[in-house]
Amino acid sequence: MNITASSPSLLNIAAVERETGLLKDTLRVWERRYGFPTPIRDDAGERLYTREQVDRLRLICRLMDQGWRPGKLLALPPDELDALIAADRSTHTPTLLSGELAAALRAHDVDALRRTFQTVLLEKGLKGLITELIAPLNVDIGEAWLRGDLGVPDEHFYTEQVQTFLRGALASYPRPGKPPRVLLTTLPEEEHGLGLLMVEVMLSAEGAHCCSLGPRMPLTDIVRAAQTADADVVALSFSAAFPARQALEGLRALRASLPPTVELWVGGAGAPARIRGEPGVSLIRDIAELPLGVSDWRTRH
Amino acid sequence: MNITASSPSLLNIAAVERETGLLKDTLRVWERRYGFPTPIRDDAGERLYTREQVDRLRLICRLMDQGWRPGKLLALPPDELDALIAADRSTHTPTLLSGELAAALRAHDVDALRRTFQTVLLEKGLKGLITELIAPLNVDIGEAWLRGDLGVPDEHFYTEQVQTFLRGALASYPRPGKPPRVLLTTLPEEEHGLGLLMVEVMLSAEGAHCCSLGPRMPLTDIVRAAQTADADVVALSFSAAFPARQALEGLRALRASLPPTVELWVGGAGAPARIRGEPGVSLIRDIAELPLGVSDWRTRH
DNA sequence: GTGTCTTTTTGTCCAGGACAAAAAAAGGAG
DNA sequence: CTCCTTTTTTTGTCCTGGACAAAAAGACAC
Repeated sequence: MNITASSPSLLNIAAVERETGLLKDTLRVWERRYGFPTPIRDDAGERLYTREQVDRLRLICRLMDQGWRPGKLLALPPDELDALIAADRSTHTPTLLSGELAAALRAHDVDALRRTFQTVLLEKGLKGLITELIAPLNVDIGEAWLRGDLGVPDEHFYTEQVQTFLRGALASYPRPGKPPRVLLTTLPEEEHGLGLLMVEVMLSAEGAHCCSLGPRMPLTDIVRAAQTADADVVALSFSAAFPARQALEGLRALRASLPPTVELWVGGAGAPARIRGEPGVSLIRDIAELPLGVSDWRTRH
Repeated sequence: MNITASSPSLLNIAAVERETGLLKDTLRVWERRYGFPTPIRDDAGERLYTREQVDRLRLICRLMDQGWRPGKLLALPPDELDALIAADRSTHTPTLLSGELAAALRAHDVDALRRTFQTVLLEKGLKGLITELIAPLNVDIGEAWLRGDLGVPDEHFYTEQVQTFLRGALASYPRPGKPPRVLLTTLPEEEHGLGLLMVEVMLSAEGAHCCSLGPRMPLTDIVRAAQTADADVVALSFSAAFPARQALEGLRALRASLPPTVELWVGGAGAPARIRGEPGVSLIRDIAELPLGVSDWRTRH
């Protein structure tokens, strides 16, 4: 018995929302407006989507992340969608993500990946490992995932291994750290924690005192935690997909609620560039700038 | 300026869904049926919930997790809700979560927490640390959170620190491991990864070869990854909140799609007891049983 | 180019009805 | 009295089709 027989290839609207991330309301309005997807109905009149429809929806989401608009994509026949995906794939050649590394990722080879990290660690040090390998690799992997060159398990596997490696490094740093005391987290809508972890390692490497709350922290709790932990700096990370508008709003609200003596450091691909100029908020454009930020802070205090 | 001034105390229905986890449809139907919450409306007729209403909703959710039913709770005036919460709080006295440990958690004291872990590690070893401290502590913290004795940041902080400590241990295990080769993950609806990590450490302590994909893995991808990684065992973890029915369904589907030679190990507070008896599925009732499971497997092969 | 205004597109919200799934209550057998 | 099955009640999710706010694209002036 194969998976299509046991997990029936007909999904209800809630399952499709889970798998694609498209809200139920959006799925219904697309059907009404563009005539796709047109799921069959069960006895009770409820929508049942086929595997093919869900797969096509996934392609559409991927292309939308690249800037295409739903109106175009939903009118397109399946083969033209494939053509678009293929076209995109051929234009791009990842630099780091090739050869041995790509193979290790696809084979879920724990040992090979760890060997690579360990080698680079010895050659370039922990900060070099992050700025020269892991940070650019994250970008490559994100793109490869968009193009469909890497699957969900490959990406999860990579995330797990990087996490274990970096936290291993973190666990062996001497404690307690020196000032500044940094509180690390993300806004409630941001669930990616890998960037945060990289920042924590970079700061710990500078001897700073870090307290990470992980991702998805409500604003009020960030403010309270900053007091509790007696933080000098609150550091927030934004992944590429984060809507700039929302980021800006959240940052302003947070800035207004934090004591003026607490600095706010903001970084990641989704950090809103427009935040520059707001007083009391520092935009970290590149993770490699962090050590400089720390020594600056120390000079100021 | 305080947080209520900058993040206005009126939330739209999407924000309330984010904060409480209650679906928009549920919020609307509660309003229709029980007359609570009755948000005010903006110019466009859209719902705006006050802080008080959202706080009361949070209390209600907490009591529902303890088995109370919405029909009762929504009819209750606010002070009787508070009374219920208070009554529950007084009946329970956590054992582990007291004194120094509770203080460290509430103060977000990284160093104190790590010292505690380190001490227990030296006294009882890694497996003892997990089975005798971390596993029961997780339960206590979960309950304290339900009762409102711990806040969101406290729980996140704890999770971060345990993760760093355990992954630090993981990173220092010799590689490659011996058979069995174990693939670790959770079903797509389960987002808690801490249990998984504890299992990975326990298995690595037995010298097993582990490959973790982290949480939230679609069924089809689990099957494919099991092939890719050439796994002997697929291990799944379920947190207490996981609906038993869904777990059972998912497990049966997965069992049917995996090769019969691959074993399926299931554990965690939310693992469905009824799965016992299904051929090819092992229920791990206590994380301390894992080493036995590994040696059993090795005898069989 | 770069900013501002207008139009189009797109996603989210609404009402109120329906019914499936889960939980509680009732009934019945050992 | 306990355990299992059936009925009733409760509760959450889905439906339709209309409306409109927010975002993006296009038009136009500078």
